Amino acid sequence: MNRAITASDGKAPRTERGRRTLRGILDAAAIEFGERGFHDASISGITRRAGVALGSFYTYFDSKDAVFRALVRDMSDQVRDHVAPAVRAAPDGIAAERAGLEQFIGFVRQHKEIYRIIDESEFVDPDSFRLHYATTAERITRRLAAAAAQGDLRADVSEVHAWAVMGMNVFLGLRYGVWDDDRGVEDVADTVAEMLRSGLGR
Amino acid sequence: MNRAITASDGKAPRTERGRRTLRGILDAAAIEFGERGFHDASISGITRRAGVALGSFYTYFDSKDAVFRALVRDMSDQVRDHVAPAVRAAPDGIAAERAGLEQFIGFVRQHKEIYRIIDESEFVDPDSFRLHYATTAERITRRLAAAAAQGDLRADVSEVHAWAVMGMNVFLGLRYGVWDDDRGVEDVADTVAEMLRSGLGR
Amino acid sequence: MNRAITASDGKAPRTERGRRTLRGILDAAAIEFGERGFHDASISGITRRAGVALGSFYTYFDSKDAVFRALVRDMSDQVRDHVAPAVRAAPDGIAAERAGLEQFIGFVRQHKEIYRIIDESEFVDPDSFRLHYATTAERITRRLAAAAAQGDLRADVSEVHAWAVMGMNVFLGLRYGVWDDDRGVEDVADTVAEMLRSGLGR
Amino acid sequence: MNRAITASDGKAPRTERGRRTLRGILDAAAIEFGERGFHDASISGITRRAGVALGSFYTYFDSKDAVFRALVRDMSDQVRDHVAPAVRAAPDGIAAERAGLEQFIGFVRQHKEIYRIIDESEFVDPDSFRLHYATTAERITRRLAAAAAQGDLRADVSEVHAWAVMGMNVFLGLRYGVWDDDRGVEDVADTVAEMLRSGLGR
DNA sequence: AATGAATGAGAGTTCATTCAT
DNA sequence: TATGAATGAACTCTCATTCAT
Repeated sequence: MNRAITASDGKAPRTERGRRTLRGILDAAAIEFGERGFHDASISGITRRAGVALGSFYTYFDSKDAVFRALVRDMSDQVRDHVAPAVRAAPDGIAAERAGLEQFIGFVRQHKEIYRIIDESEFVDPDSFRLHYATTAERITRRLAAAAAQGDLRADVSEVHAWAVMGMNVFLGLRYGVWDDDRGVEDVADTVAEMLRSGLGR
Repeated sequence: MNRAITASDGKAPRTERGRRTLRGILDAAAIEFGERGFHDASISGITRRAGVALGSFYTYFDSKDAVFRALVRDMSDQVRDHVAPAVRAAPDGIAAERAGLEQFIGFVRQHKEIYRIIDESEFVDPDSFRLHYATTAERITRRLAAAAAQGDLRADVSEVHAWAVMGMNVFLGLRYGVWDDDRGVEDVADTVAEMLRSGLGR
Repeated sequence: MNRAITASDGKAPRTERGRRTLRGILDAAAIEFGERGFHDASISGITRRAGVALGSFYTYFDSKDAVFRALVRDMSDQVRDHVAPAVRAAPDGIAAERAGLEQFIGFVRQHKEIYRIIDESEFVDPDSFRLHYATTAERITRRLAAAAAQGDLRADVSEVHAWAVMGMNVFLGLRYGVWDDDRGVEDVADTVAEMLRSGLGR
Repeated sequence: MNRAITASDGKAPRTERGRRTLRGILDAAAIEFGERGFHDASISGITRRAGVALGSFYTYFDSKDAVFRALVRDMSDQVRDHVAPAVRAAPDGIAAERAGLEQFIGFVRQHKEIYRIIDESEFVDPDSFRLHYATTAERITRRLAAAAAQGDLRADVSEVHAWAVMGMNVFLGLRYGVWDDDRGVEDVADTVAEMLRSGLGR
């Protein structure tokens, strides 16, 4: 669950002090990228926040792209880990998706920078972007398939449904997690769960 | 329907020659931004493609941001106009959403640069980004409400449903429109329509 | 004879002003590289000397390496052009080599930066270095062969002799042209001519 | 004849372990400088090759320039020592020069990095460069004078001849030792010896 | 003696924007 | 309106050298 701290090229710090510095740089990077976006962010901004010299950055990362990549990976893992327990604990397939959305919105409210980081990767490092969403979609696909096998959901659930669910979650997270807190998370989650259960038809 | 061609500050070219140059710059910009993304795109790349001198760019636009903004607006309008007729012609609420998705995926297959432009605006000009999605969500909200009033859909449809639908569309467009053409548009649209009609429950 | 002024990629200036600027940058580069050597030379040093803005450099050259390359080529052509007339005018083969050396030392006394530029290319851009010396050696080889055909020189002159002659010239130029002016050029040239004529044997 | 291993400031290591480390660093430096040239070479490259920590370098040398200087000195001594015996054993003056060239080309074929090191010193540490060539020229001058006194060579041999001979050797070494092995060393040496004996005249 | 993290000056390069013609 | 040269701020990355352990 606790991701090993890794820099570029497996440059793993050999001393305790090194480990602390690396962690500090990563945290500072999350803030810098989150606040200013990839292109307006600067390495010197990161090291200033981290309280280390400019050059120290390059002791741990090969380039600006490299930290960003590490960060996308880090955030991607973090959401997954944050959402997983509640999903696993859910009594049935619909409840699992409801829990997934609820946890997700809750997470983005705590980490509003996540969109700035994961979504911007589409433009900075498309591979990371694709990897994140492809992996997430697969996870949802498996989840739906298992629920269908369980008899919780219709038998024909597919990748298309998974992408639909993921798309809903991402946009609802943006609207009700990042943009505005005006609507209760539970409320949103209930609404969606009901829609998933029986559709929009009358 | 056909937007007047406008540059920054509503600088509308007075001569025919000016109009041609402006159109050329805008088209070139769409290609340049689509291929390289906002930050890697360059004004000189745009003018080179347009076949005009670098300085001529500034006769029509105040800045790089300005063209980008104009382009986001342009693409936003284009999708809307491309999707609208089929939606209007649909016999009922579910069919309308089905048509919307179908048309949308069809559109992005023709204009794969749209994500590079509209989605990147989140990082370049957040106002344009918000405007595009807020406007789109409102349109869908109105559509759903009308269908509910018509008796086509459940009575409690809301903004939440609209964002859910929009999110689905955007991600399915990305997956089956931009990334891969491996699945028929009709197939995807049917699957989603069925899900919207009666949910995922058994 | 008069080399066309060329920048990188055939970026030929279109206006008269552009031509002046390019010439100014090249001249400044010769001074900067000559005084400080390739690595200690800086682009900003060049533009400062040329009296133009830093960025203007990149209007004409793609990189620091590129100017250097252009300069090596330029100097190489200059020596050749400076030496040629006297060589051509010489009455016989030995006299031609004598004239070549004399002119060469004279030239390096006027352009002491030439070693700093051509010889440093061995480390900066080996291709330019090789090209310069391979071309020069070929020229000497042809010269010797023609003189042999003429009956001026022994019949078996070869590439080996050409390289030997070139090496002598280069080192004598360094010693009596760049390092010290303590010995008359004619004196040196006479000594070498006599040695070439009849060797060191008694 | 075998130079004591010395670092900067005559810092001679006290322990056996220290001596091994120093030797390792010097050898690694020869390879690093030979392969990448002075400026592209890096201290970390040297220590990596030597298998010691970065900081250890500074236990033995004060700076990058210092190792380089030590190396130039080292190589200069090595050529001298490699060439000397055959020269001394030669029966007469021409034969001595022939032997010198032959040995020199042989040496550079084994140590192609020598040009990268000695010649680059012109740009890195001009004093070392001058010292090397001035010393070598003096040695040749003495050799020629002795041979003249012996009656082997013409009586008027001078410093000019010595520089001419040195220049030939250096360039023939570059051409037939470093660039290409296409011509036999003996062949080249014979050709030059014959030229030295009786010149190029008919 | 040895280690390896930390430092920070310095340089090359990019490119949006301005301006003289 | 069009042209293209000129500008210079800004940024990433390198690496010799220092220092605490």
